[in-house]
Amino acid sequence: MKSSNEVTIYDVAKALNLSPSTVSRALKDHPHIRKETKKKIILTAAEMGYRHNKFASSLRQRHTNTIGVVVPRLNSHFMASALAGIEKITSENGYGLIISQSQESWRKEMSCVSTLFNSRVDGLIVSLAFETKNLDHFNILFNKDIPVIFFDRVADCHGCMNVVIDNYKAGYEAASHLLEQGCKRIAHLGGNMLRNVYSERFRGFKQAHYDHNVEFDQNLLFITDMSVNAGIEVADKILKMKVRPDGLFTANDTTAVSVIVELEKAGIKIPEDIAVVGFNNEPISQVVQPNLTTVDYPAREIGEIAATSLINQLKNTQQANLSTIVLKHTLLIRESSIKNNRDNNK
Amino acid sequence: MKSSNEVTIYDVAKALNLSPSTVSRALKDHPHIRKETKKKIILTAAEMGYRHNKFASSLRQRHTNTIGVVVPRLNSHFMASALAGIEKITSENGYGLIISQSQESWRKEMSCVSTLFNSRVDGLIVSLAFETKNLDHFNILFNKDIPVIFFDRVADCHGCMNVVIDNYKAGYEAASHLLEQGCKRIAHLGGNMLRNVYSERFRGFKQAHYDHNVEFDQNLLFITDMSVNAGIEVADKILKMKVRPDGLFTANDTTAVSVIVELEKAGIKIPEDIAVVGFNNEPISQVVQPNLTTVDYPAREIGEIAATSLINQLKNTQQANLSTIVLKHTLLIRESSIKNNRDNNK
DNA sequence: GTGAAAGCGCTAACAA
DNA sequence: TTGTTAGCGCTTTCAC
Repeated sequence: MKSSNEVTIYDVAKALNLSPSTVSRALKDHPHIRKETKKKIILTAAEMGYRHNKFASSLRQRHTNTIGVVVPRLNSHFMASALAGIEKITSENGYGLIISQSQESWRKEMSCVSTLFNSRVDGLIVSLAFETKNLDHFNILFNKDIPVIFFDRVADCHGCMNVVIDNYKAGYEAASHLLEQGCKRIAHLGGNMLRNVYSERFRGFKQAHYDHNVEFDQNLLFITDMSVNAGIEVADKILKMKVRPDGLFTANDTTAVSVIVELEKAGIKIPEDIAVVGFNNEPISQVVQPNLTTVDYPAREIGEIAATSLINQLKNTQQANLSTIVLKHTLLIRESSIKNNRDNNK
Repeated sequence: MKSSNEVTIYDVAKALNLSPSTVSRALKDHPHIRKETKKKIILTAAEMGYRHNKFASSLRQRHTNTIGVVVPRLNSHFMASALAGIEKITSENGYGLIISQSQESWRKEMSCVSTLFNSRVDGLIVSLAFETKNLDHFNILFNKDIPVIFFDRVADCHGCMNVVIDNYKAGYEAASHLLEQGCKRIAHLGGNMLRNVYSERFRGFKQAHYDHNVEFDQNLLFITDMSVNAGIEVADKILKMKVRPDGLFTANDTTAVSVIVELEKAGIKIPEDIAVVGFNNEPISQVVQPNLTTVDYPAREIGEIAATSLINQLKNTQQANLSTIVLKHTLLIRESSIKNNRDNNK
């Protein structure tokens, strides 16, 4: 068993005294081939150790059966689940996947997109980096009618589809919940407001204040990179305030947890002193003490729907006319935000 | 700006009144091309919007400049970092990356490997799934001399390289630390002993007992799938024991944290009642109360080294003769394992 | 230093 | 239902 000499359809054809085209057709289940012939071909191809050559095929067909994915990072539970969803659907439909990370950087995102473009992906599934200010780097794809689907961190763009949750509503619910717990000064820890997920959550947050007749103090707005460090810094700022907030809504769990840990170190009681709500329902939200109230949403399903939509667009040459799909979320109320539970502490 | 008609080297050649071969050579920096010609070619190629066609090139050259990666999951901090390391090196060297997840399943791992094989990857970087019992599914690669590098979860195999830490020593140190804290009955929560990482850690663990003249009670050995649920189940078992352990070594942080949370719910004090050591230094280890003693190791570097070695093997046709690279680890001692700190609680 | 030409393996008109 | 044929775009001998 040594290297190099690959078996081609020509070899199979010769062995069976057929033409290469017949073999090709049989191998891809073309209708106009007699059943027996097909069976025979498939069998001997396998026996001879034939393997399909994607390059020849892609070169000829001018498409690659490969889908590109660009995400900010893949080390969150949310991303891992979404990716699992994408992977499931694409592999079921015979597509390969190339995954790349923008590391939250605009520059890196550009380079990912261009690499994937050069890899001739048939379509792209994207969740935008923190920093990304415009969609110009996707023009190379748009110009060639290569479909792009955004999920979670999306952007308006002519004719490409978005898969999201209702971040406005989620933000509204989170803030309302805190307000209903009696909070009067709720801090908001959000990310770059360029990103829909952060701006929408904040918009909902403010609307809830308005509807509850509570004024939002702009000094309680913290815009950060949503890292663990950012959480620590914000906690320190809060500690230094003369009048501290009595509530905090943080647009992701990781940062929320980081704030909580830091505040607790300084002797602040959660939720008594400050009630906290996070976002994403990361596993860590159930480890931190007290357990974190958070917004749960179907990551895996988001991935599946994004992938399904892309594949539909790829198959039906006509553009799918859907522009946005919105999935459901749930506010999971846990200990970190319940103000009036002085006694039922397990 | 519309679809389809791609610019080829023929177009560039025609525009410049040169031959395609010259263009091809110029574009890949072939030495025997005059500097000016080269410059001119590169310039107009860019102007005309030429992009290299990987398929034609791969078809012709019989290699793809693509490296495949198979990992159990990518939702751990460790994996994300390792992958980041791999990505850095491969992209610096002009290789593309195809990442796939075995989801800890042997069957899925086989299918990943075969898919990557069919994608004609030039080499493979692998961390084995939990379940994998043998390496037969890699034979298709071995037979064609396609290099395979294993990292973290590795296996003996003729001529393929491993990048690991000294799990035996780490297990030894973890157990020694617990024993030196005065633990006499230390439970071991490990994974499938087929995997080096678990068997070696356990071997070190036992040896430490031996060297400290403490007998290890086999009833305190828990072999699980290292999931969050497994942690909960083990905690429940521990709670039901007549004589409980006074120490616990868990071969990863996620499971360790899950055990701790569950034990604490039942009123067990960590570390006073049971001192705990985890493994991996996941971020969660610094969130759980008390902070988790754990083993840290250079995930990113492991990835970088694995990638570098693979690329070296790819470049030098002669086999690199290294067979195993061992990186350093550190036992990070935190509160969860310190028995005698009744007072210095932060 | 540059060009001509063959062919990598596959697919899809078109023909039979 | 099957075969013939002409490329897909690139690289690479071999010539010049």
